[in-house]
Amino acid sequence: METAIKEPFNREKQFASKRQAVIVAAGQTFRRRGYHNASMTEIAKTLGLTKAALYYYVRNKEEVLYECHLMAYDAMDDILKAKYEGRSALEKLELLYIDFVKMLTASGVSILTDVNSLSAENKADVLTRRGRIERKIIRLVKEGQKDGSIRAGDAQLHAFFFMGALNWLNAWYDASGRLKGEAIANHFALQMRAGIAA
Amino acid sequence: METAIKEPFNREKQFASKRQAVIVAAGQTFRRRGYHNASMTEIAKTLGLTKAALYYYVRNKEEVLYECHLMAYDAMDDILKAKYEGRSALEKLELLYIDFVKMLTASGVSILTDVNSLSAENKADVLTRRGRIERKIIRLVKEGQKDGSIRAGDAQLHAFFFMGALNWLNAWYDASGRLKGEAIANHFALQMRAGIAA
DNA sequence: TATAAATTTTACTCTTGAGTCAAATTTTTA
DNA sequence: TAAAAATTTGACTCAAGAGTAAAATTTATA
Repeated sequence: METAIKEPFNREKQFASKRQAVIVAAGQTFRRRGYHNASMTEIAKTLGLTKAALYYYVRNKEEVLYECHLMAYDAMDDILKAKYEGRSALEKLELLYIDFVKMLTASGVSILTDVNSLSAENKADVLTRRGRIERKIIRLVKEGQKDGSIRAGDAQLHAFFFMGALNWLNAWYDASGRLKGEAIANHFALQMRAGIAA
Repeated sequence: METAIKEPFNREKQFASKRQAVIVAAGQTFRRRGYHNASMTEIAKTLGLTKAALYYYVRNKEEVLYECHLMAYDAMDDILKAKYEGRSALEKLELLYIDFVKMLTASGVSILTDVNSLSAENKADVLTRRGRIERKIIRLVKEGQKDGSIRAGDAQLHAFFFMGALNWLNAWYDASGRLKGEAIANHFALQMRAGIAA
């Protein structure tokens, strides 16, 4: 016999995790087919549900898109929290970049680019989040130009160049394809680094 | 008095150029707002026309998207025609890359990523075109690995990395912004080159 | 097991925007 | 200038898909 460790069946937790499942499933469908080509009915089916059931968890489709964006930025913020003390800015960037690629290839999270399908408020919010992340990275590039690890040049362009590779990754990466996340991460980090190293 | 050089008012030419104007205007709107967020009415207005008039020039909205894709690939094919004889593959790539960036920033042409809104046939066609271009670039990378100008590593990843920057460019580039096409082209080419140079 | 709350479904409504058509207008040519 | 052809428009139709409401079903708890 086993002592059944009865979890106290937390309603809110249950609800939150199912809601999260909806967001994740939707995000993957959005990535594969695009926001407007993916119908709520289609997303519901991937979860073995009916469209109406989805609306028990989310207010509307746009809210789902918004949450998908937030999820990606949360994940990136999380990675950006790492300190990597005592390393050059270039090394920091490389380590962060590896984590970014791994995150994008391993988790179901993806950077969606469709920001225009959001309501004005949510769009502004998402762009603020994105801007904050970009600025953090640009700051790191500038830091590297000061500590001598990164070559001179417009820091924004330095950053936008290698951030492009990350965004594009979402478009072509296929978990069942020849190229695996780990390999991509290492390759990309090397190429990113070589592109801006002093 | 002037001898009026009467052009023979070529009907087909007139029609073709107006049709082209529709495609270009649509392409810019698609880029700014996304295919599904841009209505035919909106596109018509940017041309000082009515939606119905657009349908005198194009069969349907999807056809317009298709033509936008083709326009971008035609422009890229055109650039890829350059021979640059006697140079290393790395140098060739750099020159091509500069032309790509210039083309994307100077002309109204942009690489659209929404391939899922195309009909099955047109999507297949567009993906074939894209694949052909990608293969050409990957071949050039491999050539560079043979001639010693490009460092070893998965050629596809080498290419996808810097092609990502190009695609992302479409999302953030703003002709009225701080960064100008020429400067971006030179910067990006340098960063691309440094990323893969032997 | 009975009851109540939570979850899911069926069967709608409603809006938006693509696409059409016949009539009006403009342009070209005879 | 008049007739013919090309172009544009106003006023529609129609389909797709988002979103809803009330009923049905499932799950948890007393």
